[in-house]
Amino acid sequence: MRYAEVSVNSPAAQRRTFSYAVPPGLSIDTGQAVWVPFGSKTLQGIVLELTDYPAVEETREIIGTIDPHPFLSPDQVALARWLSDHYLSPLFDAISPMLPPGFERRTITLISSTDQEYASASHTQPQRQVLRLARRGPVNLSALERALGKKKAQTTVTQLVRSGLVTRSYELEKVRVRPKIESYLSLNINTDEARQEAVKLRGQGTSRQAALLDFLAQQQEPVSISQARHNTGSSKAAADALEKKGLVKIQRVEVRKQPFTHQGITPTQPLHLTSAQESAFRSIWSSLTEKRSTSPQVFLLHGVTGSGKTEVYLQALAETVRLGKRGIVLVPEISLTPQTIERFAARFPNRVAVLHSQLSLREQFDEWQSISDGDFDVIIGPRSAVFAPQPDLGLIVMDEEHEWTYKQQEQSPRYHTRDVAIKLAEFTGAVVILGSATPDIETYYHAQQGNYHLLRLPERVVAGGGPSLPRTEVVDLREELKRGNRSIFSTDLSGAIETVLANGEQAILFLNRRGAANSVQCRDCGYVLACRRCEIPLSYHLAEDILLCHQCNQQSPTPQTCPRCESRRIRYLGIGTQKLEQETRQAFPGARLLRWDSDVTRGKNSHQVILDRFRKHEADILIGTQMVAKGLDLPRVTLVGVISADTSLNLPDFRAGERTFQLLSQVAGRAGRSALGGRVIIQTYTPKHYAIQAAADHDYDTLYREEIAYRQQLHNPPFTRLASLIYTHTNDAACQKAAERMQQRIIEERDRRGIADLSLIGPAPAFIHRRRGRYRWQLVLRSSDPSAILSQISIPQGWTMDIDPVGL
DNA sequence: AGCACGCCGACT
DNA sequence: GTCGGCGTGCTC
Repeated sequence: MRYAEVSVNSPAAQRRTFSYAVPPGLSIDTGQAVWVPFGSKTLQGIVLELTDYPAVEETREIIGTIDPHPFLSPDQVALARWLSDHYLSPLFDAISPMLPPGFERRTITLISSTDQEYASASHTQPQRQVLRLARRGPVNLSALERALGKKKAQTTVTQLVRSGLVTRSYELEKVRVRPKIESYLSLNINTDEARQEAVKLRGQGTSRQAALLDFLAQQQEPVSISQARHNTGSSKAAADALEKKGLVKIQRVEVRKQPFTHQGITPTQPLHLTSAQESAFRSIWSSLTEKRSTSPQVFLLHGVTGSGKTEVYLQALAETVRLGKRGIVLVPEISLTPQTIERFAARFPNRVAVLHSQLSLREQFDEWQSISDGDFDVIIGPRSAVFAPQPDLGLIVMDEEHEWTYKQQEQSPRYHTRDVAIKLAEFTGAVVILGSATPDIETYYHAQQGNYHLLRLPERVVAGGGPSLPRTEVVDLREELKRGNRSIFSTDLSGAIETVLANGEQAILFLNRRGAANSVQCRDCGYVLACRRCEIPLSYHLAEDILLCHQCNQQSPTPQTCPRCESRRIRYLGIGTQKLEQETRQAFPGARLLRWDSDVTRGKNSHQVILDRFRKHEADILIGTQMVAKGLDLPRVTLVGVISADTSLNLPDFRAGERTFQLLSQVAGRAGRSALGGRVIIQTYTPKHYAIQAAADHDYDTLYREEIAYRQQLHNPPFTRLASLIYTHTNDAACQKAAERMQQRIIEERDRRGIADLSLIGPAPAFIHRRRGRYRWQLVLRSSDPSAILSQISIPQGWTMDIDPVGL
């Protein structure tokens, strides 16, 4: 007898597998999806291992397979196990991003009334309501939950089940997407015979069939039923009738929607490499051709903006393909990197798949199938693309590796794409290239330690031999104030804008905050308007004239009077991009402005639309949040103004300095991408801060030295590892209690196991103390291996764990 | 998530 | 003494 260790799609399964017997005659592979009995339900499961001995004595049998082919490769099975162990996520959550889109189906609970006619006065109001609904036919439990409230519905149903008046039954949610099959028609006889048959059929009065036969006689290739219907008005019935008579053949073919079109993209040839590019490429090349080694081969490609990192990726990928392998290219955000994607598509015509969440489920499903069939040499996508079923993986490229979007935070598994990519490379023998102009401090540390190979591209590759890096000036806003300039533009910045406008060039103004004002205060009593559910100050949004909570997105009207003292004197503090736009319009009345932030990019192609308009010079000044910092090539931009560099610097996070440096460097990189040259002006109240100085000097090494010294001194990563534990509850006191209990539990475990290098910070109210009406308390654990100790502790409901968090 | 088991209070 | 409320543990 064979047994299977199965990861079951149930919240109860957590991080365990369950042993099932493989019924005789059923052939099963690891990675395959199966139906299994679990409690009183039938659930989806993924086979992770086949064994001769089950982990428990009593086993039940696998019901059957869901799909004939395994969904996960053995390497992906290993990766899923690692994800679950490392990030302490339920095993099925770790598998889920690797499955075909739309595969997962939740169970629906149906409540049916038993035959007994009975609704006595002894029943409570909700009981009678449930009985009344159930008598008309089975009711979905979630519908009852909507009607009665979740708790109430559940207890009522349990009571009624116990007294035998209703029963529960389970069904799976209906299949959301399945392969699309199209029937193709072709003649089973030659064209002359077909014409004769058509005449005969017309004589018999079956004109539809005749028309179809005539149409097919004119075709060189099989035509789809829908096309035939469109051209002849004939139906599927006519086709079926002709098939029965043996006159036509019907082939059933799976059709796939290919959302990414290579149309309009001109194929390109490899560019000539500079000597720095050449030597980077050679190092990667030797790893690609090398026999698989035991440790993963990771390269950090550190190259300033415009130094030609992409060309190195492209040639490394071409080499990978030449060696019979395939690649995955990870980018921080698809919608912000259309130019990068085009470059890949142009180098690998019709061999590139682009994945992103804006594809429909059908498109995502079809892409997954095609990738799995090995239809593409290169997959480009955001963090989840690391889980694409790309066969024969030889190279993983991770562009802008320092970007925080690579860390999944909202839902489990809370993984970091970089760590997943490296782990996957370890299992598959693939090579990893991490690329950045401003590498993550931790990545750079690993490169310094020799864990990764460091490759440098120190020079900008500029067509036409322009200047190497833009001139950067730091303006001290305190000095401006002393001189009586209270406007948001320093003298230098407004002078520079005037020059740009006079020369017919373009400028970018960067401000890391949207809206108009970031708080609204009463001048008389000092009251600050705050979100009732999150307790943070509300931001004022000018265009809609509303107050918006930037945390929960809740809108409220702008009050005419103070809600506390009814004073009419209300003032708006701080500035956001909307206010900046207004101020710019007043200061430079002749300039054409364009704003780019998440408030104006709600639609599907809105990013592209704004960018295209700016590139066509329909505007002189682009105003925006960090979006303007992304990898855009805008040759006419000769000035970048940073309105305030302090916004990100003052965040309570040990990575604030690093983050500020990255942002400033990226924004600065938008200036002077052509022979016109460029200038960057950074306004700040803290001009001496090392992060701002280093950014102004384009000096990564100094930033790294400062940062790594602080990290070592304060025992922060990469010298330790962190885990954030957040407890959420509607009651603040209950929340604090739970956090204190957990603290005790962890200390107990630490002392029991004699672990020395573990420290706890908190419990303390989380940085976002209240969100959507729920309080949050946080505990931060610092140790060399936080998952090891936390995996030994049972974590009660209500806790969210984040291993290696990127923001605290 | 849902079901069994087991322990306490309101009632026969 | 019994019924039924809900807190705790298990699902291969």
